[in-house]
Amino acid sequence: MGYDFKNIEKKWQAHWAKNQTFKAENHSEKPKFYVLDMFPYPSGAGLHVGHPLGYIASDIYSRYKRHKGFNVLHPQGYDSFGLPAEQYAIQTGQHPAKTTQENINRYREQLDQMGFSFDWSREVRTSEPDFYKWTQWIFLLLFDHYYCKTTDRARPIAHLVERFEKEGNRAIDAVCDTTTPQFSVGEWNAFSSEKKQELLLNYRLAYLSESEVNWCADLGTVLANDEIINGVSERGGYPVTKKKMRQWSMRIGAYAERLLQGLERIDWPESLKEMQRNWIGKSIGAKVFFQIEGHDKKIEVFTTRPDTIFGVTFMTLAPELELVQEITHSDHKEAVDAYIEETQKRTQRERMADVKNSTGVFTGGYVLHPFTQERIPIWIGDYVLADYGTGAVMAVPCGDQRDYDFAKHFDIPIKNIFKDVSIEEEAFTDKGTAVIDHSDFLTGLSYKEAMKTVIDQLEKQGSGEGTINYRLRDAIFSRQRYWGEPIPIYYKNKLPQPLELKHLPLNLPDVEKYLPTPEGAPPLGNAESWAWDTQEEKVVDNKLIDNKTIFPLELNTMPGWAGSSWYFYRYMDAQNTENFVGKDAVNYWKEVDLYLGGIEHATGHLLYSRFWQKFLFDLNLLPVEEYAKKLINQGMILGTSAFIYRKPGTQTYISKDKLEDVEQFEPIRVDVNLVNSADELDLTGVRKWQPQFEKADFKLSNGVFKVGREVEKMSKSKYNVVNPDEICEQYGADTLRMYEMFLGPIEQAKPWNTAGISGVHNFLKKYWRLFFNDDELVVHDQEPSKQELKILHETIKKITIDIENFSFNTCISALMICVNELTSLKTHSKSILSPLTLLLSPFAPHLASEVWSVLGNESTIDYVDFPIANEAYLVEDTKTYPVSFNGKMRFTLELSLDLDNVAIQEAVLQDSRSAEYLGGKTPKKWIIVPNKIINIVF
RNA sequence: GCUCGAGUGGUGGAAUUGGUAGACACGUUGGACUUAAAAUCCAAUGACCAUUGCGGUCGUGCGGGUUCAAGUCCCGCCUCGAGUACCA
Repeated sequence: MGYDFKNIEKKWQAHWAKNQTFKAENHSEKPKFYVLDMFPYPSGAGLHVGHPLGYIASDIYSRYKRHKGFNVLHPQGYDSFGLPAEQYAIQTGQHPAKTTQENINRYREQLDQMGFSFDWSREVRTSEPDFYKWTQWIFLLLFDHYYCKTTDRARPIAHLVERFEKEGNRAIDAVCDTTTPQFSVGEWNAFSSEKKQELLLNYRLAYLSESEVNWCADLGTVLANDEIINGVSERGGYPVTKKKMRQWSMRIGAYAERLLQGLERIDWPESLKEMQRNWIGKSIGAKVFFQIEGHDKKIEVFTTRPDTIFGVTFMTLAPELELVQEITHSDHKEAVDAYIEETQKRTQRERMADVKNSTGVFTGGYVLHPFTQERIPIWIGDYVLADYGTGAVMAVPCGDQRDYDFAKHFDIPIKNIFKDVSIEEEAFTDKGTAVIDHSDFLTGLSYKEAMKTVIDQLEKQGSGEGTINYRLRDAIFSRQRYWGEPIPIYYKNKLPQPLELKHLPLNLPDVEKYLPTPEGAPPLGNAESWAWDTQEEKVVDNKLIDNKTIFPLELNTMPGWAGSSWYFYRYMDAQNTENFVGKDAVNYWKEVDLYLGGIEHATGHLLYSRFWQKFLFDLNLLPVEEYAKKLINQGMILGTSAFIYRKPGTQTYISKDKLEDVEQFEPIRVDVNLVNSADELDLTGVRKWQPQFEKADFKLSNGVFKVGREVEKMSKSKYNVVNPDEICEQYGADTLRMYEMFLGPIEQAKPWNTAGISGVHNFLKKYWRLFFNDDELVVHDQEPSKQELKILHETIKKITIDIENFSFNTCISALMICVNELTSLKTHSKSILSPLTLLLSPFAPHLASEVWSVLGNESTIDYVDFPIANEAYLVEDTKTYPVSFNGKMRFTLELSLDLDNVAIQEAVLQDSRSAEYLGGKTPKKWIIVPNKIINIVF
């Protein structure tokens, strides 16, 4: 019979479910520990072997922490709003809620069969009204707050209005749109209420504005910067163009500095922090104002090199700037307009593709140099981005390669302001060695000195100031989608009006069609009941809209990252109907102690959630400013795709090992499940799999057909998905869990490959045989030998250290060594096997639970204290000590100890090279003071 | 281009952070048990030379350096991976 994993696993999973073994309490004498997984999007393909990697790791740690006496919160839920369900709905007409529910059921089944210790009583789903009620509420809070730079925190918009009424906006240091006009108290009070509302949008943290957005026509929606990879949409790879639209945005830029500073305080992978730092992109420089000739306006530029200001020979504006129209001379208008039109047509990808070619036109306008009053021509060019800095640059061709290329291309003069440097071939960009020349009061200064001097001078004459700029852009928050959180806003005279908390949730309405309306409005435009009755305070039929008491509701929905930006707090108090999370619960759990998830969320979810955290912290709704103390990125498990090679234009396929020139053949993917571990294709299977192969001619080699292999991301469309189900069926969940951990370090990406799974499975069988010989229990109560105790305690020590370091692969090696040694010693002593079973418990919980109960323990293993290594058992008969000699060198000695007397019997110099250094002499006597040799006598 | 990370047997990967490189596992080879297979167990397994014995030489991407001692530290390259990309 042996190790019957099927029955064991079924039995314990049922036990845990029935007894709610892993239900966490919000009050406990024990110290708390919160282990969080990034919750999955329930896709139609089900879980593949890559998903559980992080879940297994977090589960091991959670179980370990329970054994260590912590009150562990380890919840799970679903990020259940999203694009695939909606696209499926468009194709089939099925309501996304239905397919989402089906997918969740399947996910749950798969998760359950792996024996995770989740507290399912706290499950959350972002698409449930009970949950998105609070997402909508947070949106309303963001709408109702602005960022005060003086106190460096978010404050109520009402407070801002109060100040406007007293002092206008000149002296108020608040984060706002760059286009915000200045107004006095009198002006403010004289504004109409509409005008006031319009102006306040410039300050709100969730705001509506006309802005350039990334429009993806194929998906029919706008995308955030992090949803675009290499100029095409992350999902589907469709082209993206710039388009002006009135959209909701989040003023994340207000938190740029705090998001940057906060990274110093959290234990997250350095590479991830670096990505966030780059994404935030802090640069220190100066604003400089250039007076436009014959105009009362000034052009404001941002530069990181104000020290090169005397090298300016032209100005370049982004073509999208409104100012361009004002400064363009009539005789250049035609060329300018043509150029603007052309750039707008180009997709982001096309623009990126020809970075090398400078394009642009002269506007006919000039600005005046702030120090020399020289006339400087104004150009426009699409190498200048409208949404970075001020959308205008002072071009210094001698000190910036792009300006240099532009100047060369259009034959604009280049002024050299660097001492002893040639700029014949390229610009000189090295700040470190630069000495400024031909620059009036800056001549002879280094970069550092010149920076300070010029900024002082600019500030003195009011034509500029030192400033800091961030690359981080405000995040577009509107999506033209159906399957997302409705934005709780209605429109009165085209101005957004918030609903109130008591009106939430604003439920997602039913629609006939999930596509945009014929007029191009988002899918919610298809809803019949989507108007707000301000008297009745409820959603009513669109037909009733009179714009007096009944108004249209917002048609856009929120992006995928809305719900995931705060879900981890909901787990603390998932049932709370009064609050997004109860005060007691949040004060008890405080923050996530360990967060596990993929690095792909570095500049998306993991940045947005930190932003919301800081905002909610400012409002005293949350106790900490960073929500995840420690974060680990598990590496992706990759698929190994299989290819067969077709002779072009035929139905003839050639076995891989007979191919002479792979280039001559078309590679075609086949399902990896039809290929065995020797890369041989199951021909009968493949003929049945797809009709195109039914009558195909397969040219074998030595009686078999070999496929080619390539490692890539695991995905349904690449036919390389391996489901955990079959592995569980064949080897059991414990084997799967241990094998995934045994593959290598968790942070590392690796291709899936079942070749070594038998090793782990054999280990579990071997473990079983320590307890059973056939079906007879062979465990006895005899005292263990010194040797057995030593093996056990070495293993305890190693496992404890390695679990704490998340080095689970080496834990498993240690367990294997231990079991091998105990097997060869024929150990069946209960006092060895009991603690050993505890060590195994986090990794193979089913098997550990089973043998634990077989040993006659009343309680289950889950909360039993983890064993502690006893140093007394670790004294070795030979021990290696590092020692110092002459206070300078280090070498190692091996000492033989008599265990009973703890006396040194013999010492052997271990390293021959060290012996050589000692003159080839063998020491006669070692003088030893507490484990350290301090003198050697020859 | 810039930023970060990684290169160790046939394979996945260890190496107490400067101290016997290759733990553990897969694979391969040989053996035991068996009518046979499966399962299990034992042995060998970095390369080369020697193998009648001991053993010896070379080995952590490449080239230098520091050190009694380098996979580990320093300098210069090469290759691969990830992120980002006209950021002024």
